[in-house]
Amino acid sequence: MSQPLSVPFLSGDHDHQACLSSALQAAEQICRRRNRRFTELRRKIFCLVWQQHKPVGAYQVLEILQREGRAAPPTVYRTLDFLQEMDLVHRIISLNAYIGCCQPGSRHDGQFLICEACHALAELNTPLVTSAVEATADRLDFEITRNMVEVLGLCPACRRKASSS
Amino acid sequence: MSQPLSVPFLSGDHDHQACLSSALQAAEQICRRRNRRFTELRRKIFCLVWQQHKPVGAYQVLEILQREGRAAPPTVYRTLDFLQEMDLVHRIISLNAYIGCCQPGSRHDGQFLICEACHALAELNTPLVTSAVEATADRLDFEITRNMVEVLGLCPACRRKASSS
DNA sequence: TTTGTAATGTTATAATATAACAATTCAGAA
DNA sequence: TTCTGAATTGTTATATTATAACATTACAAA
Repeated sequence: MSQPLSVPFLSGDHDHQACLSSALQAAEQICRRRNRRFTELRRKIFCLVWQQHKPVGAYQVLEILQREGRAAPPTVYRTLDFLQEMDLVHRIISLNAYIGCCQPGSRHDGQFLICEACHALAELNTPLVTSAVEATADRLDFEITRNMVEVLGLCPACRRKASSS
Repeated sequence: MSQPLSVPFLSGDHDHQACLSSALQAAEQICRRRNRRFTELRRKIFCLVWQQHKPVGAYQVLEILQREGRAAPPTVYRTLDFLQEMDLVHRIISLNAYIGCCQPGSRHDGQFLICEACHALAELNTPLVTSAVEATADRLDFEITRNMVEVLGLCPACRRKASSS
């Protein structure tokens, strides 16, 4: 397990380039293992999403693609669906947006802390939260297929800015 | 506190009429207390949403309104926003839909168990889940403004149906 | 009765997402 | 190598969800 369990809010010294290239390697491996093709289109969109380190909308992706030629919404949505299926990106429902997954290839829902001010996002996989939800569902005899936890608020940096103004 | 802390999946003997009329009374009281008008339009849409006991989309509400005369989307969205502001309905983000709130007038986010088969929904307010999320946010120095927990899966009834077929 | 604010109506359009079918690509079989 | 079927991508059209901008109406308090 070389992947971190969570991606907290990024610090200034984050190395985007290294981050992206290790994510790319992981993605290739996962697709190979599952016998799916990691095509040029998929690679391109994967990179677009991963490079942001922020939630990015389908139409934002589309716009970037269109700078280099024709492209239409279904292409983008299909590819994002594929990347989700491969557990390479997450969809953030409260934002209608996508973000790179910090544990590529492993089936998990994650919990997301989303900063309303700067739009930074932290992906967590906190067992405490997961098990609290599972225990509650169990108690009601409910069978979970997907567990969405999205928390809006202020990240540490924006909190400091807000309190100092 | 005469309101229940949660609305689990409804049993067969649920009395819709009584349920709606007590919700209506609560709604009137809350608006009066906050000096906001509970107009005819707001009352009508509140009733439409409450009567379903299921998540209902804005355009479904619109369609029902249009059976009795003209109506346009902004009217519906504005009214649903108002009802949310008064803590009378919840918005279910994963469904783009609305549902009556089981603790009208009290600020809370709730947790929702949503059946993918029959679209029944249970609203919970489980302290275990809430505090797990809060503890996690605290640990990262994140300030919560809204906490969305939506769980997709199978309700007890649909589980039984699924396993017996 | 006036008057200002809140509420609602109206028109147009933005933003998000998918259906349906055509064309292309590619790995493996022949 | 060529063929073939499945997977992938392209293309067109349209469905679904949501809001901007401004006009009109209703209502409470002066």
